[in-house]
Amino acid sequence: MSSNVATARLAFEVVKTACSNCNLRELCLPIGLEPAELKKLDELVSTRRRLKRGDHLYRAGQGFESIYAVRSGFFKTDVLIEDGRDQVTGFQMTGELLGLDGISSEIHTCNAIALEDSEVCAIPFSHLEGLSRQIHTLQHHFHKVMSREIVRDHGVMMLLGTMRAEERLAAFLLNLSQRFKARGYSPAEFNLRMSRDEIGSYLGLKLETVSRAFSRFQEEGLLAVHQRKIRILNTAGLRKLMTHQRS
Amino acid sequence: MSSNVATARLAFEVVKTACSNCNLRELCLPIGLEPAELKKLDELVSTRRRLKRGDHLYRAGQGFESIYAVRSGFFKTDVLIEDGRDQVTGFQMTGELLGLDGISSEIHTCNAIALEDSEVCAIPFSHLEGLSRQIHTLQHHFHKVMSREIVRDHGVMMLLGTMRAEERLAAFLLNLSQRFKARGYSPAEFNLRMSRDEIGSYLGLKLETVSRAFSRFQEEGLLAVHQRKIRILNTAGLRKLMTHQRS
DNA sequence: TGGTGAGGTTGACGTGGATCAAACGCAGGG
DNA sequence: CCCTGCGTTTGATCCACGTCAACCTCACCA
Repeated sequence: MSSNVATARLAFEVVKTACSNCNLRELCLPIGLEPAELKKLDELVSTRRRLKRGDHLYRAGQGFESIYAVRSGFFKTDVLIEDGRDQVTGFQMTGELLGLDGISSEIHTCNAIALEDSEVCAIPFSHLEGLSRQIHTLQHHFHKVMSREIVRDHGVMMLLGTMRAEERLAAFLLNLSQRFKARGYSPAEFNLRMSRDEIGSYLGLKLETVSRAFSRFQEEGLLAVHQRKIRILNTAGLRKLMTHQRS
Repeated sequence: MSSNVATARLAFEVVKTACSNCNLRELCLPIGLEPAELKKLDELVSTRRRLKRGDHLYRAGQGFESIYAVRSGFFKTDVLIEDGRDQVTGFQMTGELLGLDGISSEIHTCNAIALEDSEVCAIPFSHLEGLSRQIHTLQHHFHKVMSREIVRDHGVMMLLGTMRAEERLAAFLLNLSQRFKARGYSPAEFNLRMSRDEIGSYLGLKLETVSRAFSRFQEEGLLAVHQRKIRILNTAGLRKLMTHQRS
């Protein structure tokens, strides 16, 4: 395994970067910072790494040093337990942070894998803590980001605990749609970066069930599906389906 | 609803408190602080509130101001969505923090309810941020606590996404056992503070399924169950059952 | 002491999604 | 151009858990 890690390291291309001229600064960590503060953040985010599709950004068990902001591309995180079971715990896109799980024990507890060629900014965590002791806004924003992750996880728990298959998939698609929209992409038409199996793992379903749900949505005119290309034809219908109570 | 909130407020008994002589200081926020720092924390944790069984500590939708440390007692948190579905997202015991979900939007996103008569310390969040800009150790520890919550949620997602009923219950009981142990109580014998229904909600199961699993564990000699009184007879057996892979 | 009601147990039955299996479609390589 | 293989679709069958319903237990109270 350690040799794999080494290989992954070599695949990284280290690039000097700066938050102050990054077009993600309204989406990412620097939200709401003053120009002078932004300048300080530039020193913090010292390296950028390129990853190819399939590369690990980090692995469970590896020591934790930095959190990462997705600059471009698409990631998944997954956990696996000794008996062979695994679960995708999230998908991360542009401007979202990776690695927050590692803070608690100084060791990453999940794997982060690029689902397409991607770039991330590495943010050494001790530096981030130092800087957020100086910049109140940054501190507060970082706390909000961590809290939002907790709220998101509660949403997933709700989905896994109470929703049926089609409701889960509808919720998943609407969430993706909204996140693409927030990034200036079409909320109605997008390419899935992940396989049916990965969607299933995230939603607590088998890939066949995911596939059947897609087919059903298409039959009902809610979606147009061509492989991983998705077009949402009836957002309201999806939303209604998602919140349709059973009993 | 707002009148309910008012009622809940009135039910609180405000008590002057201090971290520096609290016997939970090794379990709670003050871990690892120097005496001088602890003194500062005392000013922060200004009020203690008593709640009776069934009282809400806060409700979803209420404005967020403070996080809370459980000083004694037992809580559950749950989220509910418009269509009537709800899910218990966690159970909190002595020394654990409540309210972290509220940071992201300044509004609580779940309900926190006392499952037995309890006491909490209220920690005004803006003060906590201020103090953690001064006390590095506190800052870091708080970050770890938030991160640990994220890791815990990932564990629950794993449980909900990949485990079957008996595996879930085994995992739940072992987790409780370990937390009681960490607090100096017997890891083998304890009283459940929550109903079968609440356990089911947390584990994504119906109460009948929970009840059947308890009966089965008892038949197999893993547990002795008398209502909410649990005695674990075979920890290894439970652990094996939990990690028993299926296919 | 017996009545009442909430929480828990147990049984019979139904069903949503898992499992198993076959076939399809597209991309990459010789 | 066809071969190969992976990801996906679709169908048939199975089973774990949900649902519905009866009954049991204990705490509480008149």
